[in-house]
Amino acid sequence: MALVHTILTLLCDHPASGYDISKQFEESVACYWKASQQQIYRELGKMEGKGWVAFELVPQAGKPDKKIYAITETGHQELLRWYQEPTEPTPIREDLLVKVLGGAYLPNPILIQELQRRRQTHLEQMLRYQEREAQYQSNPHPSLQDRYRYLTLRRGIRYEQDWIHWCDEVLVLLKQPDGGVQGYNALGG
Amino acid sequence: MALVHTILTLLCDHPASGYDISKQFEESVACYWKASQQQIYRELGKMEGKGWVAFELVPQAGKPDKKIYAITETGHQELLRWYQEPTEPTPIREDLLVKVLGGAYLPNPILIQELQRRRQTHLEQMLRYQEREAQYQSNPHPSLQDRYRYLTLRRGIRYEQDWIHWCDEVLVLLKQPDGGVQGYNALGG
DNA sequence: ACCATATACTCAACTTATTGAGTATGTCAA
DNA sequence: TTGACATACTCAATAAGTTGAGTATATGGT
Repeated sequence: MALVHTILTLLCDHPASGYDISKQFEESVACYWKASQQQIYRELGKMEGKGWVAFELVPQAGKPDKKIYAITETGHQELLRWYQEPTEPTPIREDLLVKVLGGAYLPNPILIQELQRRRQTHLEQMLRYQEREAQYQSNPHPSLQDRYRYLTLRRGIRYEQDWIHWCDEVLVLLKQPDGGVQGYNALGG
Repeated sequence: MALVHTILTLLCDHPASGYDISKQFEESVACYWKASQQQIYRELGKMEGKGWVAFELVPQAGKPDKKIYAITETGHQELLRWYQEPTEPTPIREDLLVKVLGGAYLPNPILIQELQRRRQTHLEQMLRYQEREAQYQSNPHPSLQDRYRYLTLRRGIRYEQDWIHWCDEVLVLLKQPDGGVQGYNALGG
């Protein structure tokens, strides 16, 4: 499971609390790894048990104590081991495609609406990513870490663009009265 | 969870055994929904409990009896209900991107090798999909179901192409001695 | 004063997915 | 004849992910 290894990779850059890591997931990792705060806290606990990370308690005024985690030597070893393992593509599970598969059994306007909504979602996500891209490109001397992070951002941008293009392709066919894909037969009424 | 609804959608076309459904997943659904045989059997059991499918036992010589499942009226209702629910994009979890993120901490040749391997994997998958595309296009009168299935295939083809393009983009940068992304510092040795 | 949002972490129940074994047999090729 | 692969299904353990609540306080806006 790569969640552990994603966390370890982030900790290579600098020590961080579970909360910090969760923030990093939201703002830059989300385009290729999604994890909830709960998951991150749970994994950090397990990783600490294995000696891959160690934490320092930082007392805070008013708030619960911070646990600042750092990667250990054992953690580095585990990470390097994992980096050298071959990686397989992640199996995909995409609800929208199931709806397209069932296109013959659902009202056409609903499918079109769904595709338009999705196109919009991906467009917005792409614009957010492109802002980050512009930010990166405005920095004349990005760090090595930033340069690699940028490559993952490129993946995110392409992914969103690709969805938009596919949605457009399908919408053209669905809206075509002839020759395209038509013929919804209402089920059970 | 869309596994149930994917199975229901497949059963709309014609009744099938768990084994048949599993085959269909492998040969045409895999590009957007991956499920193991065990999962399919388990879900069919639960779906039967809810009255969404019903099976007929077909005795076989030598082999275990086949359970031929068909979608029920209740199943159709459930499917239509689900079709009308809005769909959110699936969160992505992609190991390879985690490795790219950690590019500064892993030996460059390993990362390059992984990317080349992945490019190859996606190329092969794309070629398989394109065969199916050619097959579809050679049929002058595809069924409505086939036409929708083709739209999902288009998603698969685009997805693979997009991966190939990204791999190429990244490989160019990684192989560039200057100006690109270099500078692996060996960890712990 | 009140509400939303942010910080920072914990616990528990639940669903979903993975892995591996087990039961039984038929076909095809080396 | 041995082994690989296909048919056809079941059971069980574990891993991973989701959902929701709970503890505590600070800040900023209406």
